[in-house]
Order: sequence, then structure tokens, then C-alpha cells
Amino acid sequence: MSFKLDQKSIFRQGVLLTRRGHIRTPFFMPIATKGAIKGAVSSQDLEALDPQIALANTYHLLLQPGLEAMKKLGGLHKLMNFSLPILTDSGGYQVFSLSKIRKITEKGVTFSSHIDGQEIFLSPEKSIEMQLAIGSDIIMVLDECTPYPCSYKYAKESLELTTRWAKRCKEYFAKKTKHLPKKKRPLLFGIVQGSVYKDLREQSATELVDLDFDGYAIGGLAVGEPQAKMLEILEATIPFLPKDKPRYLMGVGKPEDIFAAVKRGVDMFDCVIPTRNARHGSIFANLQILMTKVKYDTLLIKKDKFKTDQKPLDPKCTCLTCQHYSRAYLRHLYRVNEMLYARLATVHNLSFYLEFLKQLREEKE
RNA sequence: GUGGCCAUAGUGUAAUGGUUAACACAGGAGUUUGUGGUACUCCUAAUGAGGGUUCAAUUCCCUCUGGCCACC
Repeated sequence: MSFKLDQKSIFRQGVLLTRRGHIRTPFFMPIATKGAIKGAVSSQDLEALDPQIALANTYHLLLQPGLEAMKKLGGLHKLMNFSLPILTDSGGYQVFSLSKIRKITEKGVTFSSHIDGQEIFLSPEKSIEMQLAIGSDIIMVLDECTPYPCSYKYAKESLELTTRWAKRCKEYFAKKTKHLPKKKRPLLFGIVQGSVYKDLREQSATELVDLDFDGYAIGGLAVGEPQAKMLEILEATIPFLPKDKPRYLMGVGKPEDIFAAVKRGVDMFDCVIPTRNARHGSIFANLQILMTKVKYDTLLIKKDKFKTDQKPLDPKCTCLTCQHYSRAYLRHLYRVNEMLYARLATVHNLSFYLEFLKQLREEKE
């Protein structure tokens, strides 16, 4: 059993056990796509934020530095000098979001590299092999993330392919990890697809649960559909997932999305919003968790009104940035294009998200 | 003092004897959901003053004002 829930708590406050340590739920995973948090945030900066876990991308690391180099380097933890657990995305989403030219067949997916255009083939087995080389602690199966909108027919065929790939991932994973003691093995998660069709979500979840994964992700959401639709599909999916396994809503989201999803029984999240928005000048501040919703402010730091504002970004925040620097300084750094801006803003926005999830973990009735 | 050049959004530059005078930055309002990019979208805002030529002037001519350069 890798997941324990506190039965008396509200939400799903529990503990997920990985080979590199336990993680309290619900939690948010900062994204280190290429083995670094974008915005000049070092592994030590990140660990100082107590993130519990980070996420990296198989697709990007497969292109650079590549499978063989990663094997020789002894994995990503060593490469980036990071000691907390790492979850790796399988590359399925990047094929969907980055590659204009792609061909999906039963065997796998062929696509052109966004870096130099060279043809890359990614199969379920190859994705797992790369994730094992990375030394990932939570490995995701290769899936096809359907776009929104998506026809029923395409969504059904796609989900069934995703299930067959999941089975192959599981078999390959079992073969490659059977020599490891159970406590030294990474976890393997399946991914529910089915677009916005409730019966397809049920079908996908049921098929994956039959295969018995360590946790279940819900993919193919937050791809352009309205929030109400996302929650509707989430509510239609969760009942088909086991209570004693972690649920991961991939790529979500804004604080209000995460709050709504946690209330509906989701345990894990990842999203580019805190880091990307930080780089683009949008700062999260003044969080309030109320009974039915979350409230917060978004500061567009470039604005004139911050020119001489000596307050920290968020007066209640304890992050490095807020302890030492003012809104005026951040605005100035943003405007003069200093790299320090990105680091300080990213550290703060991550701190905001991590503190938000920490409060959800501690929320009592 | 004489001659020449210049004057267009807040700033720096375009363009034109004839529909809504363009662009960049600045200013304002937004966007970003399993990360190709310090990204993207929308909005506000201008022909120095006065006179003349002309059907029509920001454009051509004159005067003034202000600035730059050269010469004495």
C-alpha cells in the first residue's frame, strides 16, 4: 500500500509513499521540464520552498541530453542535484501540444523534434525506458491526450489505444523493475482519457483499474473546455477510481480549479501557471481560503502603480522574495529585463502555490 | 548677425496635395492550465502658432516661436 488516507480529515489528507520519501496530500508539483525550474531557480532554491516533489518531462529529456547520456549520468536527481521525489510526464502531452507533424499508430507515435525537426519515435516501452533512466519516482504511462473539442468516435478509439498502451507500459515496467525490491521501485500511474464523454471516462477508468496501477491520473482536461465542464467530467470520473489510490489531475490549474478538484477528491496537481505567469509578470498574492471558494489577487507587476510601492509582493508571504524585496524592486527588475526578476517572481509564485496546498493539507472541519 | 536644416501621440521615428496619418517604446485593460520563447491580445494617444495658395494643406509658400549646424 503506497497511499494512506486520514479517514477523519476533510478532503483527502493522506500520505503517498515513494522510494525517495513520503509526500503528504493534496500536493502540487512544480514543473522542471528540462531538469530545471524555468526562471533561473536552482535545485537548492526549489528545495528551500519545501515542494515535496517536482515534475520533469520525458519528451524534453529524451531530446536533450537523450537516453544514453541520461543512463551514463545516473539519472536526473544526480544531474540536477535534487533529492526529493520526481514525477515524470510520459511525453504523451508534448506530442499533442508541441508537434505539428505527428503520426499515431498502434506501435507508438512518430513526430518531429521541435528543436531540429528530426524524426522521433516514442513507444510505450521507450517512454518507460527513458523514465527509468531518468530515475523517476512516479512514472506515467504513455497516453494520447485528446484535444477539445473531440468527437465521440475519436475519443473512444483514442482511449482504447491509451488503455492498450497502458497495458504495454505496465508489462514493460514490471519486466524492467522485477529485480528491484518493492521499496526501491518507482510507482507507475495510469491515465484516464475519454474527453468530455462521461461513459468514455467510466470505460477508461474501469479498464485502467483492472490493470491495477499505483495511482490514476485524469488527463485530457483543462485543454480549453470551460471549468464547469471540467468539474462535471471530474465528478463523473472519480467514482470509478479506487479510494485507496492517489488521483492526479494533470496540468491543473488555477487556484480555484485546484480547490474545486481537491473538494471532489483529487490529490495531486501540476501546472505551468505559477512559473509561467511569474515570468510574464503576473504575481499571485493575498490568498484567502473560504468555505466554498478561494480568493486571491493577481498583481501585474509592470504597472506604474508599483513604481514606488515599497511593500513586499504579498505582505503575509514568508518566501525569500517577500522577505527581502519590494514590489518596486520587482517592477524595476521586470522593466529593465534583469534575469533576477524571473527568479524572484518564480520563487514567490511557487511559494504561493505550495503554501496554498499546505493549507489545504492542514484544513480542519 | 547671416545662411542652412528641423518641428507629427508621453518619447523616438514613418508617410502623404484627397477615405480611418503608420511603427516602436511608454501608459491602460486582459490572457496564459501533463511549459518550444522575459509570450500573446485589445485599448488610449499626434501633424508647434498664425496667415496664404488650392475644390482640398500635416504636405506647397510667408511670418512667428523653439531647436540644431555652419560661417562671420
